[in-house]
Amino acid sequence: MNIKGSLASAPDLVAAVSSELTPAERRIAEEILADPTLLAFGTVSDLADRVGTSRPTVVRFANKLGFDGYTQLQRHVRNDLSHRLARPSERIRHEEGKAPPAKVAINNAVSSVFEAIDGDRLTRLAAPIVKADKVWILSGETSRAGAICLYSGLSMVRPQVKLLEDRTFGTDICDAGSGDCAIVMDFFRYRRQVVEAAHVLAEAGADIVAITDSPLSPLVELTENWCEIEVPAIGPFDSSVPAVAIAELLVSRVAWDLRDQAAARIDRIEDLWEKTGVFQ
Amino acid sequence: MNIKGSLASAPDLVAAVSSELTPAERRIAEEILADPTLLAFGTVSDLADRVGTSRPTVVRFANKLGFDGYTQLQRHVRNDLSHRLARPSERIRHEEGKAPPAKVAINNAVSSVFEAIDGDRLTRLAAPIVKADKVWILSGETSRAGAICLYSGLSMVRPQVKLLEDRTFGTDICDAGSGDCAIVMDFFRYRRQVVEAAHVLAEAGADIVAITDSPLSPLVELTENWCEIEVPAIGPFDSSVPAVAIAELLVSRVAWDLRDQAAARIDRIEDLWEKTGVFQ
DNA sequence: ATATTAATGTAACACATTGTACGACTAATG
DNA sequence: CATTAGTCGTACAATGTGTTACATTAATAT
Repeated sequence: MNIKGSLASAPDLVAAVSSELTPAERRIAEEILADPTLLAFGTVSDLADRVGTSRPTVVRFANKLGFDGYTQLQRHVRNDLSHRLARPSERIRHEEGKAPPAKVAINNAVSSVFEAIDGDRLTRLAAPIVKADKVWILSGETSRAGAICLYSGLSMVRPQVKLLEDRTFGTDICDAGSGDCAIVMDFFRYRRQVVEAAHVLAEAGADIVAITDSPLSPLVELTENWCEIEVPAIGPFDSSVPAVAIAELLVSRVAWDLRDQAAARIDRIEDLWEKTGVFQ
Repeated sequence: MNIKGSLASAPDLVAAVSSELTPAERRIAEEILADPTLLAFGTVSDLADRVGTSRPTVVRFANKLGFDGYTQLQRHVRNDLSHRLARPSERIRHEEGKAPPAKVAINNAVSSVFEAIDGDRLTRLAAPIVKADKVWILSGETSRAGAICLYSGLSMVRPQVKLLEDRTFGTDICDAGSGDCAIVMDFFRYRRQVVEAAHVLAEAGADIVAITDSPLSPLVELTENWCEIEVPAIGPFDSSVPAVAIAELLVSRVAWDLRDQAAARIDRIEDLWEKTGVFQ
């Protein structure tokens, strides 16, 4: 098949043959992906030097991409680039003009996450998680993705992390008690059931860490440790992006506070993974 | 006076000396203004031939612009172009040195998602999902959150959506076939096992939609429908934010394509929820 | 009309460019 | 251990590059 016909940009070209590349050629591929102008402007020698290989290897790389020499490859890339540069108006409009509504919404939501953890708030949110005996994670459907990030992240850096699914609240919670910590994600529609479970945990003496989309949430009565983030709609559904973002930031903060234990634990886990061949 | 210091783009450079140009030089100026890529890509001979003059005239033109030869002029123009061609995320990374804090990292990652679906790419990615008989979702651990968003979103807007967990690939896949579609999230560390499953599905005749963090991923040779997103590290772990974001954008696009069926389906589901009291 | 100057083209050259032929090296395979 | 296929680097040839020095033409003033 002729690669040149259907594909244009450098990433597409590289992708088409990515599996049949030799080590040196792979390094070339990585380099031109990192800096697209290398192919357009650079000579064979430039590329070879940058990658730490010889000039013929670069030429062979061009051949493997389906071109009859480096010159042709370069001409192809330049053509593609010219087309993109030829209509600056359209380019600019695409890049900064009318950003799609989803883009604005997500950016705002991410911003709201960082506003929410401004100052020492992230530290305060993380504190009870660090020192808790057990950590319970509660979430409804919308925040499930965030809860899963919390769970998989936290259980890497500390023991005794439990993820509570919607339907098994009752049975799981019964051995919760004082000294524990519950992280509760509480967004619009799923308020009632999650809140009830949170109340049970609070009465059992657990510290509550609440992540909500409104200060009016009944959760904020249960704790000082809460923060508010913005949950936009992407298409017909609410977005999980901000929940995931704050979950990862929380995990990262907890990991930092527990850095010695966490590092040891991660090493142990990865060691077990290797031994049990999870990655093979 | 040194023009190079203050001015960048070719039009600016030409404008600064437009009054002191000889006739032949003026023709050169007009030509490079009409096609800015001539200066960036072309040789002295190219320009001279195009304009219908000799090579030394071109060199003298470069001198008049304040450069010590055509080579320097070209290098200057290429530098300017490189800045414009660099993707915004990489520009930021380039300018701010290294070790971007979480906020920059996440913003870059989100930007990369919207770059990845630029143009009609989101439409093309969604197309096979819309028309597939069954939709399979594959992911490793890092992209689990994104896969879950895909699953919970897609299964709201269309039937026959299956989420494949790491360990049950074999048993689940066996009734996949042509007419199906597999959405595969393929990030760094989890490449091998997911890729193998994707190969199986591809050989069974399923359309593959790949979401990856590198065009060098072995997945991209299975399909034309792929996109590359940036996966930053938040603390010790890789972030799921970009995976979740693109998952939700995909869902939203599919929901739009299936808007009538999707609306009916959502209504039916919510009706069932109410009747079975999921929210009480 | 002619001397003078600016503008452009011609010729030559030193150097960088790409592409290829050949050989050394590595890693499997029998 | 020998062999083979694959990978990569060195050496070299052919072409094209930018630049300079010089010659030629065009324009202008005396």
